[in-house]
Amino acid sequence: MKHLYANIPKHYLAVDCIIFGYDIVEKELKLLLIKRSFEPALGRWSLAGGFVQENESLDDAACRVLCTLTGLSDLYMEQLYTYGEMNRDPGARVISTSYFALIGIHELDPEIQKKNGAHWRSISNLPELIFDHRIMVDRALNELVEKVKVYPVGFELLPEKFTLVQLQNLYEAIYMRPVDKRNFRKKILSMELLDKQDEKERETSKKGAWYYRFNVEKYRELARNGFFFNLAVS
Amino acid sequence: MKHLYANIPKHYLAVDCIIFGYDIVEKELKLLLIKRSFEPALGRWSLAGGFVQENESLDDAACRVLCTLTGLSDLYMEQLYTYGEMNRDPGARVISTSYFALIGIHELDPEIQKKNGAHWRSISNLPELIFDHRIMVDRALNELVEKVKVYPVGFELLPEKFTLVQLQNLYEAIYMRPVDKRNFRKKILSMELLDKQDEKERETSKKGAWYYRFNVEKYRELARNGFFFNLAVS
DNA sequence: AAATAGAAGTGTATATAGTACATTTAAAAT
DNA sequence: ATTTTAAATGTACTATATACACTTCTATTT
Repeated sequence: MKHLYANIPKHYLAVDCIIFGYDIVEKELKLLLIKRSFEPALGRWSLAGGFVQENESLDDAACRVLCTLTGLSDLYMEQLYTYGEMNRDPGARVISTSYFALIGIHELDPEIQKKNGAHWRSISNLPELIFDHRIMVDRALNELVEKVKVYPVGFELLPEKFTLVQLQNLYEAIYMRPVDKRNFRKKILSMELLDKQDEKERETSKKGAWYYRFNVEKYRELARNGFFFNLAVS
Repeated sequence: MKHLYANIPKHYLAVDCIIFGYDIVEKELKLLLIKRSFEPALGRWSLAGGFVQENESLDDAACRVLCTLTGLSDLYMEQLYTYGEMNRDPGARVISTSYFALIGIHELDPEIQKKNGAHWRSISNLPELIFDHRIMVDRALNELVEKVKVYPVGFELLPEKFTLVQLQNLYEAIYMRPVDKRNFRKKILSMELLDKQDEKERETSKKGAWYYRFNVEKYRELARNGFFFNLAVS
């Protein structure tokens, strides 16, 4: 059957990862970008990417790229879109599938980060990116906004324990607008997916704010019975 | 610079089109499928697909496949997802990007259809499909349901002139559940995007039902000012 | 010409969800 | 004891979603 494929052209295939993090102190959404220490485009900023190999699936390739860069596995990751314009990469014809990942900034080892030339850059002040990476980022941002409205993926960006203030700050950073405190709390608490801890966060106030944990098991159980997460608030 | 790419593997890249149509008489959502008259998988059912060529973008490839099959251009089309598992195609390693398209069944020339071995098959009674095509279809169906809720893409499946009953039937076919007649009409009419015609459809009732037209220009204008289409009804 | 039949067309009351908004509470620091 | 700072809290109002049954129109039949 080999002859069937004889005249069919083959292509370079890449994956590019849009890696989101959230800085709980600066209250800013960030992107993990690579300052290229190699040609082509030395010194310029890009997403973390890599070519798809013979023996790996697309998802595998994306995981590999993400893993190599961060040293982390089991991260939240999702395929987004495939960019197939003829001249998107000036070096060669490369088709690239974008993935977006959510990681807690605190989980990232600064050593590995440094070694790979990876830097967290604030969403509100991104450098110019190579090729069509900015377009990829914009699509990923849209997706993130829509996603956190109806799926509890925002928690991937926070530590296990977090306060309601921190959670609200995260949503404000993603939505890029202020959110009403009482409505936000009413809505998230009414879902009964947060377990209040017997412990307070005391860094940012005298009174201290109660820690909560997201109860994944409970969410899964509810979701199985037709429950829909919703934090699309004013 | 050529040496940079010397050790990078290349891959076969395909596109597969999930082509939706709506049968206004049978009130059924349909898929345009190919009964293969060639090897491999002769006699089996598949989506319309094709390999990405050297000189065309992914979108171009999808348009070409769609155009060749239907003889139509300027159809509604959207990239969906890229399937990159190692063994999804038993013949060779092929990575495939799926697109979904919406066309009016009535627009399709039966001659071209016949020539290409294309057949409309009801969504509620699909044959077994090759490879992972069924998975592609299921994802496309989900996407269609979500899409018609908040974008006026359903009209792509209807003729220019349609009745409110026909529009409701379409939504019921897509949502796969009945929809409240008065609430549906209230909602669609309150958006003021349908222009009532001076003409009735008289095939299906003595009284006749008024024809309407979707006003695209008005929609675009409203959307530019922050309006959101919504037909997520009970 | 009156009666019939069959689908199109219509409105209101209720329930639910979304929104706007200001004061009290806790605890550390002085 | 007082001050200061951020956390925590509830209610009234508005808008949207939902449930639901009868009337209208007109071709066809009698």
